[in-house]
Amino acid sequence: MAKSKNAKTIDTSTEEKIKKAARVVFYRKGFAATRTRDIAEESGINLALLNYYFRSKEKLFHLIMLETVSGFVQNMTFILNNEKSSFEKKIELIASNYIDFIVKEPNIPIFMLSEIRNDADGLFESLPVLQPLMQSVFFKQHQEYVTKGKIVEPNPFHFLINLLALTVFPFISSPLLKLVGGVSNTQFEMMMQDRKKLIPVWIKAMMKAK
Amino acid sequence: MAKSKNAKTIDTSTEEKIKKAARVVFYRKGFAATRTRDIAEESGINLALLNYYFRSKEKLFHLIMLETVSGFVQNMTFILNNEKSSFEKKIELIASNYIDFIVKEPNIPIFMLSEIRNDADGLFESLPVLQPLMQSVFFKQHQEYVTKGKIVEPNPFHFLINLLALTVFPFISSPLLKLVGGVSNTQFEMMMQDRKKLIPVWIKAMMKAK
DNA sequence: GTCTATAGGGGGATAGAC
DNA sequence: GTCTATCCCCCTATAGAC
Repeated sequence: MAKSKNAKTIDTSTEEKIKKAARVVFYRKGFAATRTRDIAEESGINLALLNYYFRSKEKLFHLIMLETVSGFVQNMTFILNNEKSSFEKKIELIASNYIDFIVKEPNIPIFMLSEIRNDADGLFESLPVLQPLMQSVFFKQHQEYVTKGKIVEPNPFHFLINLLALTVFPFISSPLLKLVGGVSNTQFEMMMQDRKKLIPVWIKAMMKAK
Repeated sequence: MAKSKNAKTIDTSTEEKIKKAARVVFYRKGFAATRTRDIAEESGINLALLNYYFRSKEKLFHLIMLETVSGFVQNMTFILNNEKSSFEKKIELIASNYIDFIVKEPNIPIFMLSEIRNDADGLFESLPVLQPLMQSVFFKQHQEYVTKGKIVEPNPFHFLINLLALTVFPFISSPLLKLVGGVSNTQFEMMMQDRKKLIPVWIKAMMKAK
């Protein structure tokens, strides 16, 4: 871990350039299909420097993955554990924040979900960030709504899956959508903006459906 | 393409054994992370035979992918173009059939969607099977419902995304669900069976939501 | 810290015996 | 058709000069 000196504007150090390039390439191609040469080329640095700073391709990958998952969960737990905001408000914020987040890095979901499936070295099992979800205020509020009869289907996992599915899946399936439906990039982005408002409406309708 | 002789019971030929093993390994690890040695080991055949029958790893992969996509779309187009069945009935059939299909091969969705993202050799662009979707009876019926005011959101892509999201996404996110939520395999399978009935109910509720 | 050159190993593919 | 042995390229990683 090289010390990051005085970060005047943005960190333009070699270390950070490599990480930035690694994110781009790993997100797009996954670990196995990525060559260290790709990362070196993408960042404009020499191949040997990758090993100088990060020891190995695998070490660099683990670092990127850890930071990515952390970023993904970070402001989410903040939303989920807010005692003040209502259940409905949380749904709106989750949809809105996740969509904004993923629009900036559209490849993150498919990247994470495809790397997790063959988690040979048990990287994901040791990730600290994931447990708080189940004891969050959000889930307690969900439970309340179930007992009050405001939500028909009692299984909270169905609810969680549905919320994530409506929010995340469009990005995962966007290549297919563009291929089959001929949807353009700008069309797609506009649709995702629309969904910030649509998803909460849909979810609320689903809650009462039977 | 070796001729498949008289298939008495099930095709137990070497060629078919290799393909079967290739499906297993490709589905689980993706193209780049798969070694031809993995496939040989999985099928119990000699490594050289893979090249004897299929010329190269890439050729074998293309074959598997083509057959996979075809199977995925096959009975679906049949459902979508049935003039007799109602719009609602089609929704039920799609959810039910897709879930049955994916339960048998849970890795197919993440496999397809992660391979399509970096489609370097343009394999997916040349796939014949995908176009009929947009001119199907199903989409015409959707359009009717929009004009009749039975569906609030007019964009058919939102509808398609939502239906696929609720059906397919659970399988893609199942590793995460098992990790974070501690959901067991049997629990998960039961939930997927429940969703055959739940998804049509939810979708109908979403249609009228605003 | 950054470069060039190269070691070292893994993995796809093939030659050739049977 | 099936096997063993082997080729050879590509990719990660490191040695060593600057």
